[in-house]
Amino acid sequence: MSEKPYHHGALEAALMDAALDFVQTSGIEALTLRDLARTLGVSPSAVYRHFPSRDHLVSRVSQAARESLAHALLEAKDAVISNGRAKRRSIERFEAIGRAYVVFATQHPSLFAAAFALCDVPPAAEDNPSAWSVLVDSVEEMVVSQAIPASRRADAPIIAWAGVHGLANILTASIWPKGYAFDNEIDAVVTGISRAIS
Amino acid sequence: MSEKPYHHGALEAALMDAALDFVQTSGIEALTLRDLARTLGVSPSAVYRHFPSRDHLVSRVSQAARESLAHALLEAKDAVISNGRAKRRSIERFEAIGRAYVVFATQHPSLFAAAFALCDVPPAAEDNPSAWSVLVDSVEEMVVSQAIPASRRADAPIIAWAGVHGLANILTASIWPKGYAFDNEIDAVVTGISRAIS
DNA sequence: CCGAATATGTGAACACTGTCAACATTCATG
DNA sequence: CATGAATGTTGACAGTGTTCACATATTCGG
Repeated sequence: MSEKPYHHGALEAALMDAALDFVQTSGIEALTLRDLARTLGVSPSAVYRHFPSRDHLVSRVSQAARESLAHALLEAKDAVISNGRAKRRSIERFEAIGRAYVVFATQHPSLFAAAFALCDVPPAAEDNPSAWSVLVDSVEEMVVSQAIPASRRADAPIIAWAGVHGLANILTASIWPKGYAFDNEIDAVVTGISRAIS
Repeated sequence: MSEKPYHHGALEAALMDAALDFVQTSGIEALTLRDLARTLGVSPSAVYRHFPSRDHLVSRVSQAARESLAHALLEAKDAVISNGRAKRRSIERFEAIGRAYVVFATQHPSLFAAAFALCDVPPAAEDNPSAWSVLVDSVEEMVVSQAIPASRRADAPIIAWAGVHGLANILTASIWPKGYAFDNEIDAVVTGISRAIS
């Protein structure tokens, strides 16, 4: 039993772990079934007992990345300590979410890219929780506390998402225009979003 | 001379054209050197007389896509007819650029994705013109016409780019959250950006 | 407790890819 | 016209996703 059992025992979980590790360092398009099998000491075809195809595995990794992002947003929101009243507090929590979105992307660029990499396989189940729902809840909190008018309830989430998602993509895709060094992009965009939805 | 000359004559241009065609219908990650060579009736290795590697070809396609986007923005800006004075006119031109950015992405999703696909080969020369410079110029026009305060000159372009780039990505990456059908996203985001930089 | 059904892993193949080296042909220029 | 440079071909190599037949372990009904 010590050397090499014929059956791995928990290949599916091990595959997911190894895949996530690999994606974080090398990016999702460099992910290879054979590499994965090699690092786990398993034959390439063994993967097919747990995932119908590479795309399905990638899809699962992508979903895990999205959930990881959503958790980071929740943590950032809950970490806000505010002495102000509900109105001010709801804004601070909202802005913390926006900052966390971009920070997550810059700290885990490959994971962020994987989260929104389009693959042919639709996600099995809706993410729980999703970054979108975190955002929507936060906007609702601002509406309730009268930090923003109720008339903005509908388009505030998409405005906010577009802003942070765009900045995150720009910062991680290395498409920053040269000659425009600028170290406060996150503050600029997050406060800009706050103005846009006020 | 009618059947098949040994030399193609203009292989490089033909490769670029065919590659752009292919990318627009099938996406850049599906682009294959051998497919390309096959459709042009040429051997796979012939490609290497004009591009050092697949990545270099992809990089050129990406650059062409960015320039195509920039031209679309310029056209949209110049198509604005406004009876108002400079102040109002500059805002309308700015918003036309923003709308055109998202419209380009939704009308040519594969091309838009290719434009910002990160590849290991750095672009040979800076794009001319670039979407970024179009945006910066438009912001400057608004500052001059006093449509927005000069204090926003620095961060207005990044706020605007983040907004439209984010919405474009969201709309083309098929990651729209279900249950949130919403047909005025473009207006919502573009006018939101205008509020953010005012 | 045993045998069969099922789950899981292996090995060898297939078609496909990017890339390269050696060779063939045409073009251009002295 | 000859010779070198430019351009295209052939055949190979390693690597990939995927499949099929087979091997082994686990589980479960009798």
